[in-house]
Amino acid sequence: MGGYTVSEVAKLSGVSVRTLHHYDDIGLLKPADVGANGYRYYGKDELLRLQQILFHRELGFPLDEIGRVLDAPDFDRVAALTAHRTRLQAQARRTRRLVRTIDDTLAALQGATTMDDKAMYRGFDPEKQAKQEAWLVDRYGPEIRKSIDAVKTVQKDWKQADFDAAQAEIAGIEAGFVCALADGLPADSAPVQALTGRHRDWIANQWPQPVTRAAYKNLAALYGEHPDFHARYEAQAAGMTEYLQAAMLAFAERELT
Amino acid sequence: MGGYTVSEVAKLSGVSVRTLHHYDDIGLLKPADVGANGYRYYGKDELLRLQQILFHRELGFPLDEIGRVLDAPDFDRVAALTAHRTRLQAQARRTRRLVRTIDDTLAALQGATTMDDKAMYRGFDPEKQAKQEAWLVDRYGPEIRKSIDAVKTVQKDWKQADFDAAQAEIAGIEAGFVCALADGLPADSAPVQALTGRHRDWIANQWPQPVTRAAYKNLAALYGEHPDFHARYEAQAAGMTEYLQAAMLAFAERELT
DNA sequence: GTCAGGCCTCACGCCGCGTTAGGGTCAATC
DNA sequence: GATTGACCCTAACGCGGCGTGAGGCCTGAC
Repeated sequence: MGGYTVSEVAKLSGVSVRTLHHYDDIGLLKPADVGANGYRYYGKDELLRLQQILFHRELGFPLDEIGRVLDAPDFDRVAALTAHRTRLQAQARRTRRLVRTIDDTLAALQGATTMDDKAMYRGFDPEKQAKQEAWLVDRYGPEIRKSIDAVKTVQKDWKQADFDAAQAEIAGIEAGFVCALADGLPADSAPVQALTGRHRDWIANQWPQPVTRAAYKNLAALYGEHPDFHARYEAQAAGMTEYLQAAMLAFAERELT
Repeated sequence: MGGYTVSEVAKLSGVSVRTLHHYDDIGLLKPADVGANGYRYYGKDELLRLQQILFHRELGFPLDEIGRVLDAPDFDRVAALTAHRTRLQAQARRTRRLVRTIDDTLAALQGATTMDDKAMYRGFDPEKQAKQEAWLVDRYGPEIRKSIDAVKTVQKDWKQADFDAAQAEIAGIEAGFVCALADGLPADSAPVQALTGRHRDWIANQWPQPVTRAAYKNLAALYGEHPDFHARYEAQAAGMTEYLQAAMLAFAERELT
């Protein structure tokens, strides 16, 4: 009863023979059978397990954690994935910061501009911002302060380049909603929900805390209640606020937890 | 003439004493002075150099490269930073893809959809794909085969989640172009160029090779010449192909090298 | 003189394998 | 049955960037 040899598995899966040896050594993937000559033979089950391993490895899990995750029930798997998602996002934010820093360094090296602190808040009139903050505290109570402070810290870290990129991104997303609204697409239709997914991602990138279902729904409510947000969306298209809210609520129900 | 001791430098800079030892060992940061007792003493110059080292380390440069960069003239430094920026951006793209994959996996785990091998190629009718491939080889010569094979390998690696996410992403981007075209925005205007940037990123995610200016321009040409692409874009809006091409060409000239 | 708290130099350990080095096994061909 | 060449094995070092000891010298305060 043959089974696959190391090099066959290697070819099928794309990993090296050495990697298979290694996984055997550390007990992550044992062959189904070992011949009297010491040859390793793998079966279908092992191929499936290897697929799982590679998937998690792709996601950046350390090998020992992969072992634990694969040998644990589904429940733990969800938790592990969620935790890992958080790590990845933190890393993504960090990477963006680094790119920005490089841009600034390059600018400075090339003798161009010294940074202009005021321009950094371009698009956010400071007076308005203060008012908005007061309004939020008034509306949601003092515990929202933490979040606001967190956002401010994040914003201080920001440099122009990032700011521009984020602005462009959200502008594109909002343009998509305007277009969808004009085309009469229902807010819970697939394309609009895909767009809403991008919106959620954008929010997740700005916001230092996980975007839960409740948080996203709250945000939708905020868009309707806060005059500045409302004005912003209505300026883009009549009924835009309501449309966006509907899309967000549908998305929250279907995709978030 | 005192100078700072290891622990003083450590406290000032935030690195460990061991790290200073290490940097001394590998010749990255030598003390200004070594006492008869073997004690290391650092001066202001060394503190400045350490700052530079830490800056580059933050950016993810390997230590040996940092050494070379610091001992090089400014223009080399610019080159190194630029190259590193590209690396970081690639990493950021990868991380984003991973986060999306996790999201989709979580959705699947929570009982929604089982992934369906056949559906994986949804949107790419296999017969059409074969035809398209033949056409490409005919048009660009056999050396394009490598790229096609690379893409196929990548596609085989793909899971459903990835595929869906990418489809949603490109659909959103194309919708943006349709909308911009309808609004009469010039193809080289800022918002359209930002959208084009997203398009380039999407291409970069699909394509296993770097998206150079020449490659992107070729792709623009391809969109016009290949009947399937042409049909695809014209189906979304009249004049869409030409519009997209104009945006891509402008982007290539301004942003790519 | 003695104690605490610097400082020093080895040197192993971590992670995920790549990469020799040195040697057995299998199938086909001479 | 002997050779060949493709495949298999184990064992062990190497990388990068230090953390974390172990074991011992220096210095200043009591």
